[in-house]
This record gives sequence, C-alpha cells and structure tokens, in this order.
Amino acid sequence: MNEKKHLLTMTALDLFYKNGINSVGINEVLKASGVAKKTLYNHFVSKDALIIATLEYRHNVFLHWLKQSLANSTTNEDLVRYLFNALTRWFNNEVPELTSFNGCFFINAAAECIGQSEEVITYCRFHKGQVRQLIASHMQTIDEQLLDMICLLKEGAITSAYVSQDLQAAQKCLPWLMSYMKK
Amino acid sequence: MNEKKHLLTMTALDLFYKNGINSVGINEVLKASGVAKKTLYNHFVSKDALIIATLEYRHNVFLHWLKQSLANSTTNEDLVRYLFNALTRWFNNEVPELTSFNGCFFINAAAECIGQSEEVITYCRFHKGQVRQLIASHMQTIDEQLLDMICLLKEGAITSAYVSQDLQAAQKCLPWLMSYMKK
DNA sequence: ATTTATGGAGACAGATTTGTCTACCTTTGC
DNA sequence: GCAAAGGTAGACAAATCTGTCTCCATAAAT
Repeated sequence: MNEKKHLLTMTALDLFYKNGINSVGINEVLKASGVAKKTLYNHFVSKDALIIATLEYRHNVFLHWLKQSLANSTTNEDLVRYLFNALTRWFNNEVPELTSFNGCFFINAAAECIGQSEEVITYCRFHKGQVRQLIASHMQTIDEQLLDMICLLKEGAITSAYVSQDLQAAQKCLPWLMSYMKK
Repeated sequence: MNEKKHLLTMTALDLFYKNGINSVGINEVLKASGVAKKTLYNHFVSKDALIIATLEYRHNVFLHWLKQSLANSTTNEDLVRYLFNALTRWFNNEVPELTSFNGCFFINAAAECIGQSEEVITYCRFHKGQVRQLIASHMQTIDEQLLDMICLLKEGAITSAYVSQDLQAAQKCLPWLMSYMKK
C-alpha cells in the first residue's frame, strides 16, 4: 500500500477508535497525519472508504495478534487459557499494538453506523466470523457447542470490560470453561 | 411527566434506537412528533438532555419488561430459563414494548458517545448494574459466580444476536447453564 | 373579558462537515 | 533541463445541525 495512504489509515484508526467515528472529522485526521486534503481524496473516494480501510487495518492487526496469542496451544484447554488470558492483557492495556482499550472497534463501528452504512455492519460480521474461524482452527477436536460458548463469553467479556469497566471479565470465564471441558 | 415532553422522549427513543443517536437530528424528532422546536427547548436544555431522557425511558421500559419476565421464577433454574427465553423473544421481535430489535440501546449509545458525553456512558453503566441487581434479586441462593456467568452470557448473546445476526444466541446458553447448576 | 402561560411554525445565526478546486511546490525519469 | 506525477496548503461551496428568537394562536385562570 502507498505510504501516505497507510499513514492516513493508521491515523484515522487511532482517532476513530479513541474518539468515535462520527466525532472525528476529516480535517482532524488530516491535521494529525500532516497530509493534505487532496491527497486523502486521491486515495479514498469518501470518508466512508476511509472508514472501511480502518476496519480492514484493525482486522489485520487484531487477527495477527490473536494468531500469535494462540500459536502455542495444542489442546482445547490450552486454547481457552491462551485466548482469555490474551483478552485480559488486551483489557488491561498490555498489548501495545491494539492501543489503549476502548471496547471492540467493530462493535462500536456497527453501533455508530446504524442506518448510515450497510458496508460497515457487513464488514463487522465478516470480522467476527473470521475470529470464530481462527479459534475453531486451533481446536483439538471440533466441538461446535464449545465453540459457541467460547465466542459468546468472549463477546460478553469485551462488552463488560468496556461498558461496566470489569477488567477481570475474561478471567471470570476461565474456571467455568475449564470445568466444562473436564467432564 | 408533561405530555409533550413524554411524546418527545418516546419519539426520540424510537428514532435514536432505529437510526443511531448521531444520525438523527433534532429537526427529525420534531417533524416525527409534530412538536415545535421551542417546546422541545422548553423542556430540554439541549440535545444531550433529550438523549439522557431517552436512556432513562428505555431503562424503565426494559426493567419493567424484565421484571415481569422473571416474576414467576422460584428457583435458579427457573430464573435462567425465564431470562434467556425472554432474551430470545426480544431478539425475534416478539416483545412489542421493546420495539424492533437493534441490539442494546445502551451499548450502542455508549459506543456513539465516546469522548462526547461522559454522562451517557455513566448512565449505561448504571443500567447494566441495575439489570444485574434485578437478576440477583431473583436468585434463590446468591451465587456470585453464577451471577457473573449469567451476565457475561447475556451480554454476549445480545452482541452476537445483533452483530452476527445469531437470533438463537440466547438459546445456546441455556443447556450449558443448566448443566452447570445441576452439579 | 382579559391576562397569562403554553405551543406551533419556522426564519435565522453560528458552527461544523464533507468534498472540490485552484495555485504552487517537489521529486523523479528521460 | 524539463515534463509529468503527485503532494501541500487552504479557500470555497453546499449541506447540515444545534440552538435562539420572533410572531402568532389557543386555552385556561382570574
């Protein structure tokens, strides 16, 4: 990708994730990145296109981080342990590449773009699907029910960590999942 | 509450929940309700005040519905069954008073008002706390761990139902919770 | 019957936003 | 050396949004 385009995408993601997509104007992105307006509209047809680019970028960063976090797991127990420990690190700002925790960018974007951009919600759905697939690919034995539970608890933990500021939400899931798998 | 004020609050909630708080302008609320702008600013000091009023109203409607849904539960098993069956009815648009399902209004509002209104996120936190308390008050024996799990799964189900369009998300939680309580 | 409070309709100011356009500069390839 | 491509800086148009204010109508209270 072009250097300026990449810079714009990263800067926009930073601001969008921190302050909300609708609260951040194009001009703010330009000022923060030091790029001219014409260059932005040279690379992106509209603000919506920039938003989609930030979603794609965040998706890549997030999946790369998750893949690495799960890399060493060889059993379902490992998988669950690695996953929810990784989430806890995310919530507690111990993962620099994900930047300061502000909930799930995709959930936030979906909420912000209700009845404004169908493309955004579609991409968010895609992202959640890809994350589920990545988790599934690390399962020793495919257990659709366990996969459902893991994903539901993951979503719940992210939401609780953000809205209710329960930074230990992911840790609370662990003992339960462990005892479930023991049976 | 005043009649016009109530009408404005209900109309605004409808539009905010359906199309997003930031996408709906004051003028749209006025047109839909047939109320004059001066009357609105007579009752609300600003749009922010109107937003808070819609949060309060939604909170009351939601808690009233949940209270009724859980009213007949006498055991923890009942509680879980009633709760997640009620969520399923909500997701599938079988609860008229909650209007067409569009995720959790409070999660959406929190996402939309990032770095814009501290009052909104505070109220969302309050709402989630009240819901938790209501659930706790219907528990036969207080089990903080079970309460955590119920709330985490509830949040996960709402998010999955909305973002991933998994309308059966709440039903998937039931067998798991049941087997957990049996032990 | 007259006063007072409340609401309707909407013009208007002021701020802000997206997106276009002009004019100028810098770098790179030939 | 020069032409072409792409970037900078920012003015500007057009739309939109919040909040104020004016003028008028209506209804209730004294």
